[in-house]
Amino acid sequence: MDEILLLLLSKRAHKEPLHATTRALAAELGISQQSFSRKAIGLVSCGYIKREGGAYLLTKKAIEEAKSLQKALSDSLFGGARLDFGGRVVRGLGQGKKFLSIPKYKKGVEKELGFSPFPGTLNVNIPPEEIELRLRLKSKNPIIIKGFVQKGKTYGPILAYPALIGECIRGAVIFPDRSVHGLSVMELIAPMDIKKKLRIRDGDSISFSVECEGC
Amino acid sequence: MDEILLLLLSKRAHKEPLHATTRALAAELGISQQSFSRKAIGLVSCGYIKREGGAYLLTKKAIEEAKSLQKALSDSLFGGARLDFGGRVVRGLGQGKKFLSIPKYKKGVEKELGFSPFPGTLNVNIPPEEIELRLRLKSKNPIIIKGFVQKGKTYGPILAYPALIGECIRGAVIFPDRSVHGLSVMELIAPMDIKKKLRIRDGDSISFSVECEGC
DNA sequence: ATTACTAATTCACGAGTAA
DNA sequence: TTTACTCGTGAATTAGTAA
Repeated sequence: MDEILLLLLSKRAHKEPLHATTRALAAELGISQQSFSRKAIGLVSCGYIKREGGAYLLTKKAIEEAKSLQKALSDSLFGGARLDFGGRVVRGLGQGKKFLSIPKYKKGVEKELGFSPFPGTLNVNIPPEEIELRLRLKSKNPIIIKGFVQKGKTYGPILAYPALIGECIRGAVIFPDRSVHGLSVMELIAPMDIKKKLRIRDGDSISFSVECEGC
Repeated sequence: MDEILLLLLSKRAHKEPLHATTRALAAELGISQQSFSRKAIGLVSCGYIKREGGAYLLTKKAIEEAKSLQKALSDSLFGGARLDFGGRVVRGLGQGKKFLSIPKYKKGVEKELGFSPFPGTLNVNIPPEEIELRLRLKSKNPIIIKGFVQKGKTYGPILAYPALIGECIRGAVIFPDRSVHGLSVMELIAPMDIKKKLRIRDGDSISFSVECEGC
């Protein structure tokens, strides 16, 4: 990916024609006006940019290339492997227990996640620097446990991501989002009582990770 | 960002030492073994990579640079301007009306979004190709209208994003996520009855956009 | 085999300048 | 003013080869 293309991209030349002189753009890249001119001509002949009356516009080809670079970078940096979270167990409010006791949700978890959930969620308080990670996780395609209406009451859908908890338990991170928790608390479910299995209590440290295949 | 660094990144040299010969890596980049050798030496002296016994490892410096490039690309390609949605108005379930009638939520909207919401949400069915856009929106920093507990009942937090609806109404997209809607339905709120203001009915087309400043 | 040096060559850069 | 050409210089590349 050429320096010039990145500069034009940052100046939104993929959205609207960018009016600028070769001199000014060259200066921004720290190269001579002559070099910029020559390179720009090359980019035009390669079909990366269009020039119309002193205005620059990126072609579809350039934009596609930028997108694939962006995706490649994201995959290398964040995706592919796994997102690792660490935090401390915090006291739940009994909400998790309540919803996992509702047969329809339980069936949904069994169907979508492949295990029968222990009736209770583990709430983990993650440090502020992992909130970015959390948001990134939520931008991935979730497994959706459908919501429903029962006796006039609405039960919202639950977004879930299979997770490895404490390096050994196969469970899931869930985002019921009827939770009162802010962005710093994440909820985990598993086939068994996580606290018992890992022999931990409120306040203890815990780590978990979410696998992101190709997303 | 150097070609070599991108190649090493794609080979996960930021996670674990990569064993490879200069010849092989050079071939992948379409350059000579000699050029690769020379450039690698340069990258080491610049502090971008480490070489230990024939293995390559990216330094923190290189990883940081890759991250900032990734962010810059994402911002240029997806962020910066605005996310444009288009879809058809669908019948609501009266859920929106209900929750916007709850004083605490109403106060929350007034405080966080700066307008007094009309008691009712506009539900818009977006086409499948915009679901990716929706997920991207949700990965941005939202305005959070706090949840609360009242009379033993839990009212979850609401994530909101200020939006321009039908090119003229300043409202917001909300994600109560206690909604029964799937990922294809988005909910809008505004200071007034959107349907009346825009003179639209269920089934009509509508467009709205969300501004994303620096996020 | 491998990496990296030296030498030959190519090619990219920017000064000068025409249009 | 602007853009883009020519051309001399030097940097980057590859071939050959030593270690």
